[in-house]
Amino acid sequence: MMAEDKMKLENQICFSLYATTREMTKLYRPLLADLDITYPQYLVLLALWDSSPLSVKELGGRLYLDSGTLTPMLKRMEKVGLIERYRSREDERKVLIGLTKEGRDAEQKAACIPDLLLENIDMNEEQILQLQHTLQRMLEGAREKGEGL
Amino acid sequence: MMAEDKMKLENQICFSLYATTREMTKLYRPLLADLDITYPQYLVLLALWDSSPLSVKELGGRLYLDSGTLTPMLKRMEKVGLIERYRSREDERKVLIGLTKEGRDAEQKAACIPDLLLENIDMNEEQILQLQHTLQRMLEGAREKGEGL
DNA sequence: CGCCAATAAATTGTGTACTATTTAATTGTG
DNA sequence: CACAATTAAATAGTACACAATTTATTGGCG
Repeated sequence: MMAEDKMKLENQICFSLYATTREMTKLYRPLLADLDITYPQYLVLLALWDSSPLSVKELGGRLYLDSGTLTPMLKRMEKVGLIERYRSREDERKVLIGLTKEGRDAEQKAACIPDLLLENIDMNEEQILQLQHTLQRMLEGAREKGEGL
Repeated sequence: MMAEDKMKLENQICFSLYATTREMTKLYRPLLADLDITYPQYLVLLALWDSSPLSVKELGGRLYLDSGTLTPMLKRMEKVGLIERYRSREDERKVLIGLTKEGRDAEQKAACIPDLLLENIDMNEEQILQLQHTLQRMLEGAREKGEGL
């Protein structure tokens, strides 16, 4: 690639990531409107449906988010009754996040979302798996490089 | 893939996008610290270095952002002297965004950023181009599907 | 036991994103 | 020409995201 092209917006791999992520997130919005949650909140529920309760720390480890982002988001989710927050007995520093009945019930309502979303992507399973693999490699690489910052 | 796996966080293609985008953005931070700008502000400058002035609308078209996001960001960039904002003479509805001398000079300082960033990615050119192509197809698809929302 | 470094959340402050609404300028049509 | 529909930005309000700091708890270790 020629030198000047490296400064073109459309050749920036990270701009493609940035723009695509936001556009894909918009596709989730109508699917999540039913549950009255945002996309990051949906990710929190996915993590909790897989395993709960989780401490804020553990949740942050899975979502790559810190308490500065999670604490206010979790308080909002608690207020609408999807989750509950309580201190761990064994270690009072930890705040555990558990699902309420409403939060557990939401899993059934959300079960169709992955398929509905895939309908909006004009890619076959092989292409998606390939993309997934590339992104995960990139993610791990970025986390290694970014460690000491 | 089995049905229950579709609800696993780590199998969500959009979660990979979301997490990777944020981690890659973090890699830019030290590179942009010199210029004292954020990653979205860097994208604005890339667009303007390619072509300026641009109206808020045109800029939004390139970055996939609307005035609700751009207006406050551009005002911050104006305040630190990177850009200037002024109404178009031909169409007073349009606010044109131009580069100041400082904004133009920043291009030289930023010229090394694409290469420095690529050093942090353990992928060859072919893999990057392939990823770029996949993401652009996904982006266009998402924009079509999301049009009427 | 007492103290101190380490850990977990919460808090503070700044900067995006996005929806919905408002304001102002322009265009198209009768 | 009048005037409604359209267009461009700005504004208002909510919700992330993240760096930096603060507060509370815990686990050593002398």
